[in-house]
Amino acid sequence: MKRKKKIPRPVIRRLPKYHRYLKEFLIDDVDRISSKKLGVRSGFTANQIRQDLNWFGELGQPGLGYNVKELLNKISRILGLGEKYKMIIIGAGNVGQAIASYIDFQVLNFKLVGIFDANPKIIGLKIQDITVEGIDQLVSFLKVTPIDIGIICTTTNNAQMVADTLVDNGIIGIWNFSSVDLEVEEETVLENVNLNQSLLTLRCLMNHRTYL
Amino acid sequence: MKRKKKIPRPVIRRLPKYHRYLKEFLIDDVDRISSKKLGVRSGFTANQIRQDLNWFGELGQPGLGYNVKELLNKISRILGLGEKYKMIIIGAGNVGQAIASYIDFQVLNFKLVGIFDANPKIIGLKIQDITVEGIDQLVSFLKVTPIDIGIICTTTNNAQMVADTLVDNGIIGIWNFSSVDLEVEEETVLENVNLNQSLLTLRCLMNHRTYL
DNA sequence: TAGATTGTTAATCGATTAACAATC
DNA sequence: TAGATTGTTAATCGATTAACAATC
Repeated sequence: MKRKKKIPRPVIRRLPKYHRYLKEFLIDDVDRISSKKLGVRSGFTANQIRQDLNWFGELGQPGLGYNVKELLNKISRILGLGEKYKMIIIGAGNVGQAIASYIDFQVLNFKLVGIFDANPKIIGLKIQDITVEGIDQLVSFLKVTPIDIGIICTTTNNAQMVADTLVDNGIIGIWNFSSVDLEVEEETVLENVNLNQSLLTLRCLMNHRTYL
Repeated sequence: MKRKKKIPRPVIRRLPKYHRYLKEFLIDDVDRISSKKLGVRSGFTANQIRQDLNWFGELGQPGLGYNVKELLNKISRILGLGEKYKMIIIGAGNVGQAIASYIDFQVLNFKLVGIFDANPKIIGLKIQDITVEGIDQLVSFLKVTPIDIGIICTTTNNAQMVADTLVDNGIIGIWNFSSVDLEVEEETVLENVNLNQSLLTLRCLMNHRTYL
């Protein structure tokens, strides 16, 4: 078991996929799986899968492969699927509402416990059984209710301010849908979903398709 | 001017940010900018910026830096901002509707020209001045109207089928919001936005925060 | 001219791929 | 035992960072 260095982000990003495909094998009543077979299913190479899994210990048996159930459990634990994570959404515009409705919070063991917005027209609306509260209620809410993840769906202008408020009030995970490069302290975990950037990247790749 | 190798994706992904910050400098009436100053603003290193820009030719002048206007124009051209890209959305559920409402198509020179869904309850709805059509109209629509980008917001089950239809009918860019790893031919440009994976990555990073 | 800053080559870092002894 | 497959070390590949001669 090595833990000298940080686990690389690319490894972390592949874990959800391993999880998904292992679940499929489990449903198909497969007991043991080789890195090779998991590779065929998931599109990664056997080498890479073994290399990735070794970050988390010796999970397989030479000659036999991996026990599907055990490996799935292990990865679930690494992903933290056992613990319920509490979230709030800040900004209940199109994106905020879509996130609220889209994510299958139950299945992934998340719980959405609050939605906040500055727009008086939106405050009071009910989204997924949750009443949208005014942004001015945010701090007092956080003082009472410990929250794990803040989902920032505000306008560009307000994103950094909201992020600061969240961090100051004990939130350690931020899922950022605004187009701003948020500045947060080292301790905070930040995951960005930048739709504008993604769309422009697609466009650029298309534009250069011929010689790229 | 070198063009031996493909331009790396990481470079492409940084271009929208350069574009954004250059626009800021232009608004502030800055004429010339050094890679150093752009670095301070954008959070990249001066070295990286120069390295990136050199993929597209010699754009600056030693000793003087880059002309803001010229560089902005060049990057706009690289991103393909001059051409109008036509898009359709397939799947008008929460995500599809959010995308339709969220993206500032006008500013980015995109045009949303069609929305398709299989659900009879949604067909006929008006979103952003566009009437949602039945998915069965998709092929005949594509035969008449050339489309650049297809935005897949369907359920997991239908995503691959839709992708095939799009590619078969001449679409070269796919913006995929489904959680499926789509298989498309080499020629097609695919950009994935996998919200489930992003959320699980965030969770995993939080879970491992202490020793990660 | 002296200082600033580029374009580009070289060095470093990190991630992926290949290879193989150890093990079932 | 022979074949399969792991864990892990070594080799390769690619991207970032550093360095510097050339240029304004």
